[in-house]
Amino acid sequence: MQVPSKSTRGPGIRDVAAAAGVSASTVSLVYNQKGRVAEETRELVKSTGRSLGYRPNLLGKALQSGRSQVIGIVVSYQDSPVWSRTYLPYYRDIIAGAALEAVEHGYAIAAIPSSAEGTIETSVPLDGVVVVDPVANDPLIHWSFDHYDAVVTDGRYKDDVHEPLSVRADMDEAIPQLLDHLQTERIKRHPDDAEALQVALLVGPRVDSYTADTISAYRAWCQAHGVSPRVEECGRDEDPETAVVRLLQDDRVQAIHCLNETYCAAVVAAADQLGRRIPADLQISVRGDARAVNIEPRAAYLSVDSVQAGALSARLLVASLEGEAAVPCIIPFSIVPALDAN
Amino acid sequence: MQVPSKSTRGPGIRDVAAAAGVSASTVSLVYNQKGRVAEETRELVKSTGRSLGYRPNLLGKALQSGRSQVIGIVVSYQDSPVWSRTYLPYYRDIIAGAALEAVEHGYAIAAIPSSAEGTIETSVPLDGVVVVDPVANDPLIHWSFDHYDAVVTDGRYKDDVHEPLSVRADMDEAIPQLLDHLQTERIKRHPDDAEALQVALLVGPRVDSYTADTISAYRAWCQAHGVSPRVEECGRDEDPETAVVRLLQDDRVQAIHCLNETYCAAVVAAADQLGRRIPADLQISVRGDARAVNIEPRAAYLSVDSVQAGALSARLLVASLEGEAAVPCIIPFSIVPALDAN
DNA sequence: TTGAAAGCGCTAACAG
DNA sequence: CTGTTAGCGCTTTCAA
Repeated sequence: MQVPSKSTRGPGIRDVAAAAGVSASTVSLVYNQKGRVAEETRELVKSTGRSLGYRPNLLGKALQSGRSQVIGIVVSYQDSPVWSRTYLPYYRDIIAGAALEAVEHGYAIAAIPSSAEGTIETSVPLDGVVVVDPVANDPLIHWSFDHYDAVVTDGRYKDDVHEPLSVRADMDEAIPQLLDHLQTERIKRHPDDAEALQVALLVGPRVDSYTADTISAYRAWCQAHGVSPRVEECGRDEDPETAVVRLLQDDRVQAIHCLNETYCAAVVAAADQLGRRIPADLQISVRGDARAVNIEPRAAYLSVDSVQAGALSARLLVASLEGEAAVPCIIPFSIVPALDAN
Repeated sequence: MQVPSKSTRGPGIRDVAAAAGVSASTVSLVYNQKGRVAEETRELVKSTGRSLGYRPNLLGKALQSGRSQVIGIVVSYQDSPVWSRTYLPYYRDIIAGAALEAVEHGYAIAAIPSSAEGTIETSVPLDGVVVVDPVANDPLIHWSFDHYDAVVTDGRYKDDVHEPLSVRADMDEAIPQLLDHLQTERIKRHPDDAEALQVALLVGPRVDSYTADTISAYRAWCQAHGVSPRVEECGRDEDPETAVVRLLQDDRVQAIHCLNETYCAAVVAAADQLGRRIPADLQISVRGDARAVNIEPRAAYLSVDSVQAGALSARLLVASLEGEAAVPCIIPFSIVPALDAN
């Protein structure tokens, strides 16, 4: 019949009702401030509740309302060294930011590794999800819209059917600013050389919205400055350094922007090995968190606050779950110059 | 009667049962691999389930089992500048580590700010809690044991009634190692000076187990080396620098160990102002994460991995919820020497 | 203003 | 092997 699960302890709503000589529904009304209960009864119920040590069981409430008060933060998961060096710290920030924001609104978060098939497997009931860094036409997004009341993306997303609310760093703004900065630095160093900066991009195999936005902003900048773009892709199982070497064979390349810190480390290593001085011979920039883990001082940083991105994503998701108005957010970035060792 | 909550969509277990011409319990058995169902029926149920797009509602399951699959990470919360500079990053690591570990076991986490009254307010149903850095005889611990099936602490805890499983850094091991290191460094710098190192401790007003353990290990070391201990406490609303100045008035003090990075920054600032050179005149050490945010290169670090502490705490809590055997954990530390600018 | 009854979606005990 | 029955603890019409 009844399973006296260990956690099913303490009195229930009917115990309080019985003790106070009222009905369960009255008790419910009292504990939910849903008005119309005589002051007298309210007091009676509350005091018996207190003396019995009654606390509403949130699971019952959850079943009734259909809401678990838990949101999922869906991140792509791969068990590779590049992944754990590059993305894990980034996801950590997002998750922690989301958790701290969620609690302000009465929500919990579940970190969810997305499965390769574009579905979400979880044993935790979820009210909605934040999909981090979706790819173009992501099956995960379709699946999420099919299964949850609310979907938000961290990173721009749009396809023929869905356009979820999203939080994003504005690469159309950031990339030109960064590249202009690199160019200015170069001119300081080579005042005679008036040519536009030959900058290449080092990207990974996964074309999420962040990568796509970066590439398009980069191409636009190149076009505007009359230089030919060079986007080097590091294959999924390729050692980043071999991709870098490929790039450095072209000795016109004066600067490289890396999409993540692992690539930046590879560029530094390869450059050191080939005797190219940084930043004198070769400028490097990277997107990352300039305030964090083992930063590379010789690289310029396009620094974004991932904790804040997580917090804003959670905020947006909660707002749509609660039926509040919400608008897409842009998260701020800053450009941190390289430290010249000279 | 029925509230067609937005999230109550999709077919339920009885819809599948009806469509397949079986009973609800059979469907339940099929979806929970609880054996004893004819292969034939199983197939039938699964296929009708699939065609109806049935997915088990985890909230129902949760109510039935009395488990929400959510664990709380309880951190003390204060809205002060010291707090957000010192503890917030630390809590972030713990929370993220816990979230990533929890998901491996089918749990979500809720970050919970502990209320001043030693209770836990939350609108999320919790199966158990991790209490981070409890103080001696913490009312929060009593409350937690009263209200949850499982309690784990991050930081040693024991009182007359409760001794929860806990994760802790072993200060009895770490502190002597650190102080020996500082002493060795000093001797390198002052070979003539054979006296034992006069080291002071700079602690905060909140005596959590980490603070208590540090102090007692420190006193033990002092006793063993025949120096008199000096523990300086920075008051709750006091500017850390004034506490430091108090300490530095005693010019026998040759080294200071700080319990957190905010205090370390204060020591550095005060020392610079008083013209005491670091580490030549004054050695500084601090507990923190040597791989992270704006580290102070002139200080030696007692570096602990908070992400791992969070993960282990979650692991322990899950184990006790699942009735698995679990033993207290010690998290590793490392000592990172100061960089001497000379 | 309050109570009775129905039911959220699922699982478990017990028959058959 | 499968169906019946009885809840898990709560909220919410609807009637009194």
